[in-house]
Amino acid sequence: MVTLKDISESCKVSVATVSKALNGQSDVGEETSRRIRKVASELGYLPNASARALKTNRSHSIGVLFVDKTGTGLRHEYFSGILDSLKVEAESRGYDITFISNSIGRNTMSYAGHARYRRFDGVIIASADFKDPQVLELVDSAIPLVVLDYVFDSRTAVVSDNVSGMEELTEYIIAQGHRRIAFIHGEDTTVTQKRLASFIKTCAMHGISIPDGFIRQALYHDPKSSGLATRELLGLAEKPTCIIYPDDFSYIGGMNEIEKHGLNVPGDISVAGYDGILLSKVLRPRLTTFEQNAEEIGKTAAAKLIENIENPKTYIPETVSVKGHLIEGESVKALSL
Amino acid sequence: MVTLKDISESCKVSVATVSKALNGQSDVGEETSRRIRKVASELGYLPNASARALKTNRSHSIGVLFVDKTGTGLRHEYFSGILDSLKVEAESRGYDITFISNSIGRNTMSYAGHARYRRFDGVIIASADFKDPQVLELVDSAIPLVVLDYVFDSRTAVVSDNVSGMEELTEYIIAQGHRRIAFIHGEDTTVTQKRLASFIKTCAMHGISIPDGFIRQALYHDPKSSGLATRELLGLAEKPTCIIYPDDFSYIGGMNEIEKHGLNVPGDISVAGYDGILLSKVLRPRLTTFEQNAEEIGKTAAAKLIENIENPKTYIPETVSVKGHLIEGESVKALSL
DNA sequence: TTGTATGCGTTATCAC
DNA sequence: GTGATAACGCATACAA
Repeated sequence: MVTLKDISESCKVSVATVSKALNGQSDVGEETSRRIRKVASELGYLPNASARALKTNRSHSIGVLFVDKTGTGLRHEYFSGILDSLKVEAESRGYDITFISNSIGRNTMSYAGHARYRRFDGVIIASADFKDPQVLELVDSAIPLVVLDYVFDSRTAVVSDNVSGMEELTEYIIAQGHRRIAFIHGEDTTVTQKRLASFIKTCAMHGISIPDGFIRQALYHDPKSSGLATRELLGLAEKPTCIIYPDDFSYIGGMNEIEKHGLNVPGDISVAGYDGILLSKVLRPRLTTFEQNAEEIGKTAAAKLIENIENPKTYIPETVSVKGHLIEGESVKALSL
Repeated sequence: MVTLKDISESCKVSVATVSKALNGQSDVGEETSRRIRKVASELGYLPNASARALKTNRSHSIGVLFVDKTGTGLRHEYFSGILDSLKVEAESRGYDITFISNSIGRNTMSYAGHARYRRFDGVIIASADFKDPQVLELVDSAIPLVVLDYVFDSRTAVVSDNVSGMEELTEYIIAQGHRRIAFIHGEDTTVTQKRLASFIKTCAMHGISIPDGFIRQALYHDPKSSGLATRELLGLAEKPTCIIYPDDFSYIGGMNEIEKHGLNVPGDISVAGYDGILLSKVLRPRLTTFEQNAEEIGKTAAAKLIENIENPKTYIPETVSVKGHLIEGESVKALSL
């Protein structure tokens, strides 16, 4: 491993000069600097990140907390999409991405402990149980931090705009002439609450009141429970003309159930999803859905975090809402009124 | 940030003793050791990973190279599944996972450069272009390394057993009475070559020769191209009775095309996928497919790499083949002979 | 413009 | 059993 010392010997200058030249300091001779850089490159010099971090107290690495509540883990496209863009943005700005865990070596440590141990410059909470004391410890710590899809006081949050997203989707469905709209929602989280409230409110604005029986609970990313809810809805005396699913993937459960009833989408019943994953684009009929802008969310999160890291004094935490967009698809039928 | 020095002052012992006690060295007094550990925990001491890495030349972190050839990135369940299990296994053994990129700060550097800069103890190549000079540079470097689904000489490889996987799937289809089997394959890679050869060989063993027209090229994870190939196959004078797709997701393209022709799966035509992603389990009829054991692959890769890292002298590179299993599903019809 | 000296936090060697 | 001390590679304040 070639070090500054090797270069300094080869160039017959001091280590300090080499360090300065390589870091582009102004107070070093033009000619000297060129010579040093040339030798450094010839020798294949690479700085030692550990030494640099030790000295500067900056690791240039970002910890990502991704705890999987549902067992789906990164297999949910929304999250893998976020991770992907997070990574690209951070790397382009010179930061590496490391996962935060709660074990290091044989003994466990808290998330916050891990973050301190690795000297992460900042942390992104991509997915976690926001009631978990360990997560709260991390949020309460002094480290620069960005949270996704959840808002903590005095902390930067990047959230998918679920309120306007669901509003737009509902507006579209209503505009197609639907009045009897059922809503299957996922587990009770703040995201769910927002979507549900937005749905009901938007309906109300159009003078549509949704009967209790049209609101069903299922689980995110779980076709089975959505299938069950669909069966219940299809068994009602007064069936809905449109069903909104917790997410695109869950709709598959509904799709199967609808077929089993000998019904046809969108001829006999209309459906809509949420997320805009690849699957929704390749199904036929194409699924009407609201695409969350995972790429923008990940990118923004990284950008905000780095802004916070690099301007700790002037940075002001904020909540950034990232808008998605409606994908009309073909699964919501225009009803003649 | 509390350091060894703080503890040593508080305990009125030297830093050396503190270090030893905390690292469980034997040559330190029972009572002293207990006192030190107590104070360390009270003060919330955490070792500084950078300092430790600098001194020991071991970073306890693993670099993962994941370059996305297809644009799908981590959104492919096979890869996100591997990453997930990789992460769990590595973390449980005290190693953190960091992504390898080719930029650090403003200037770019090679993958190998990045790995050296961060002093990764080892590297896992999860997905990459194996002809890329940068990847070859990494493979040729001295760092412990494990490659997934590709074999380099003198390097550990963990591969999904595509030969026996496709064999098993084909055997099953033949056992159901099919003789006219079409095969749509993905881009030309070693994985593709193995699957294709295995398919043709297994058919031949049963005295079945596959006409050229039954072998179609499409792209992995791309329903559109598989849909096109399906259309061609359905347009043949002598249609296949079963179509094998490049992967489960691509089958969606075929599914749409089959429906468009007014055909029914598996009544009119049988189909099979490959991968065993969640989607294949929730479709109705359930997709017949071969499930790759992504979890085992990721886990094995991490385990082998760490074995290599921790026993550099005695470790012998090997190719580990991970078997998956057939999922019968309901999409291949039993033909009466 | 260049060099000297110091210290970041840790581990390891070797005295005591 | 314990404690000085050096060294890992680097950046920087300060001296020359």
